[in-house]
Amino acid sequence: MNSLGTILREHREAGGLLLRQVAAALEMDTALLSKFERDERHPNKEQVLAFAKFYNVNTDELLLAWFSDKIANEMQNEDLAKQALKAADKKIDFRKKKNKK
Amino acid sequence: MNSLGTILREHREAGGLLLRQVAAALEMDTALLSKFERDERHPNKEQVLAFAKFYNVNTDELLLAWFSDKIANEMQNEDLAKQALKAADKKIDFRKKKNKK
DNA sequence: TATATTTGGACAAATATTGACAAGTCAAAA
DNA sequence: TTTTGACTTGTCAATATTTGTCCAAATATA
Repeated sequence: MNSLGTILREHREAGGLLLRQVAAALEMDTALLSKFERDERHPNKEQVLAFAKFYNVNTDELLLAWFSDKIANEMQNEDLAKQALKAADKKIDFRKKKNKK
Repeated sequence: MNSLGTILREHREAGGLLLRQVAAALEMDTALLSKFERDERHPNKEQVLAFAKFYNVNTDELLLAWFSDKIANEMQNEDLAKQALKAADKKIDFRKKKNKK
């Protein structure tokens, strides 16, 4: 259950790459990449896809981490968090049914 | 599994109240209240609490709807939605453990 | 020590969201 | 058919939130 940032950092270090190098390859500021890896800034979907491509990892692995980070962050410090997740889950089902019509 | 807007509308209609009347009581624009009830605008937490007080309903009922709406909206049109909810659930647990230390 | 890498902080830029107001629709009453 | 009342829609300025950049400070490495 790692955050996207942690995953990104792992992949970079596994390749023995510097922030500078990855940042250059993806045309982004080194400081920004550093923030992404420490979950201090959150990349958008396109950027996540670019990371997946660059590190040659499964897209869904990164997107899943990205999504769940987003949700978990939103719920932070809220007692009702877990109940709300269940309720959201049901709401998603309901909408899927509606869309099928 | 109703949206917050739907719940608000139900409570208002159950009381036989007009948008105008509720809006006046809560000191908000009638059009805005209308949008809240149709989930076109999303009230903030304070406003949700005010609704709960005004309609004399359980605070958690409204907050839960409010939260889960937020999450479900965020996930809209995303295949990984349900997996992400599970992952977020685990991430929340993990953070709780960390905070206990 | 000197150099390279990474991080922190402040701020501008880009995005997103809200709330207010005017104008609109619709149905029912006059 | 005109008017009235309830609600909705569209627009836009104000606010809020988030990102991305720059540079300095901190940390690591040779």
